[in-house]
Amino acid sequence: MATAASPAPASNFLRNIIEADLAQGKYAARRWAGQPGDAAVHAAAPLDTARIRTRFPPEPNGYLHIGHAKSICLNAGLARDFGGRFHLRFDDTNPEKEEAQYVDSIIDAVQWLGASFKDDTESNLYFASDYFSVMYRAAEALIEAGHAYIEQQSADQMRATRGTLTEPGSNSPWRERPAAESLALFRAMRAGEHGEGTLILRAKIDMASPNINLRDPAIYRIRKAHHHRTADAWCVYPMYTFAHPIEDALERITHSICTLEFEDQRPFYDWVLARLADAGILATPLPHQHEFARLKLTTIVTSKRKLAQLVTEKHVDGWDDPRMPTILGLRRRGYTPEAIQLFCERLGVSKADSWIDYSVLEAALRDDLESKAIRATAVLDPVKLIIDNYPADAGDECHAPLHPQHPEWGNRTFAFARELWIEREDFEEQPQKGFFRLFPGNRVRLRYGFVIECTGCEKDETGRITAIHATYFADSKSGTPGSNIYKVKGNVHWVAVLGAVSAEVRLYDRLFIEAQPDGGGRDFLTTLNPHSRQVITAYLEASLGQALPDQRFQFERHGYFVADRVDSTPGAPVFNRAVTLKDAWQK
RNA sequence: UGGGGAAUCGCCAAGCUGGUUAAGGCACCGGAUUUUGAUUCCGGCAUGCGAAGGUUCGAAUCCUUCUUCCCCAGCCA
Repeated sequence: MATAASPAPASNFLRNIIEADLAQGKYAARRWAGQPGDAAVHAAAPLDTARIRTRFPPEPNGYLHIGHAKSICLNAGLARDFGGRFHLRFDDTNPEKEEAQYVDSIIDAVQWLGASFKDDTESNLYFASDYFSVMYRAAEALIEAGHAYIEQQSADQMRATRGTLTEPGSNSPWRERPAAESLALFRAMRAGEHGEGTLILRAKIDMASPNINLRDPAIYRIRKAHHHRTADAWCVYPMYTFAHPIEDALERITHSICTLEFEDQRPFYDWVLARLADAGILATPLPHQHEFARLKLTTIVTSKRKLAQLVTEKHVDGWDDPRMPTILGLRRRGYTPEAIQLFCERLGVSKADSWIDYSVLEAALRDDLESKAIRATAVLDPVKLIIDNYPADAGDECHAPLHPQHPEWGNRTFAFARELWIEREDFEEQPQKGFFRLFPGNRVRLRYGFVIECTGCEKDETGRITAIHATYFADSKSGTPGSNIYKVKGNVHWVAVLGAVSAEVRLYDRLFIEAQPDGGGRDFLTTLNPHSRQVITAYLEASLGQALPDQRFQFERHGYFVADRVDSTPGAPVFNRAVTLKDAWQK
């Protein structure tokens, strides 16, 4: 991920915890069998060469978005910086919501982001569903030890007896059922002898706990659904709260990092772990859960429901629409993994709720692409410029660097001619204050070409400018001796009419106009930006016609553009504007 | 009105076992360089750390009270 040249990461509470844990040797005796497993599997294994283990545990029920990227970069970055390993684990414990199609997409996104879950010796890609047998055995152990029982009240009855935030709940009439009876019922559940919702396994903790999550939470339910990986092998599935600590322990995760809303769940996480370690099922030392504040970015929505609504109601073209905050969308928009990593590093991590302005993401992209993207010329909103004193049958070859800071990258070549396309906004017949581009009587340099002086313009009957006239100075050609005696403030890009490549360019902007599209209880669709996508045909310098899909450029004076990875065809690229250049000249 | 968390510059965020002028980044404002009004480079940017008291030679850091915001009552994750 990060290069050797990157600065030392800022201190944060998670790094402090890890440093303290490492200093105390908290995980020093941790053994690792080279694969996930229970206590017996790891017992005889060698000490883990990974100093820590972290994980990113998505449920395969949708596409990843920028919020997930924060968690991925955090977990992978911590593992990388502390000599640890990073696991990608699918938390597929609910067959009704998960689909195989999302698995590949998520793996692809994580890899693209540069979070490596494999190295020379290990490939840490796991599925919670592979642990179902251990989880089932763990549940039986809990029942045998008197820590769990089979409930046969309905979900509604359970809700009614759970109490409220301020009142304690009351014990279930089945709470003192003998362990042997619960065990028999649990096995019958597993054998498919009971219907969904009729029976459920509950942990026996404390119905009066001020922490509602400890009021005998459900841990195993009946679901007669087809699972995308285990098919119909199971009809009982563990709940997240029970499954997650086990998954972490089997994989020998040291620091299980999740978002703030799971804070109240931590006592149960530890409760499960402690009892299963006592039962000899899970190896020690046990993992620990730590929580951080999730990313909240302005002008986007990240809820699965809302994202899906944008797609199904066709407000965008799909999950990979360049305006979507999905990894797929950002990637197609032209974002680089490094830009997203940089963004995440700049964010830092803490437990304080906060909103990040979308411009911070955009700035990270600019900062990454500035040194990487080769330069090119594109006239987005063309108007013809005629050099009246330049012969119609003449031509000059002009040269420009591929990158101003990297002369070793070489040059590009393009032709100068009498008729050129320039940007409509680079001419003002009546210049406003401070404008130093083209206006009658003013001189500017045609970038990497000649200095010209504007002589006037032509207009149609509606007053719209149809052509601009100028004269050029033959001794001002860029790169020739003496050409620098012309001192001009304005510098305008251009493309010769003859030989210009025309191509579709999509100018993207924010999808929503409000910082918090779904804030204040309003319908987020009412804040959709009607101008979030503008499709134009632009004139490009000839070499751009050969742009490859996913290739990124800086269109000088405009911004960063990428050849669309979906719609570009050989010899006919389509460009997406990833982000504009910073513009200190605001009208 | 139960429990769990969080409050430091416009936005993030260090510092929080009390002790030089409260890190850093982003943004912003100056100035220099510049054939991108870009980049780069210099410089500026919290007598102040949610509020009020208190302890102390000394407090963002300790104590007390208060305020505001977030999360929890799925057989979701």
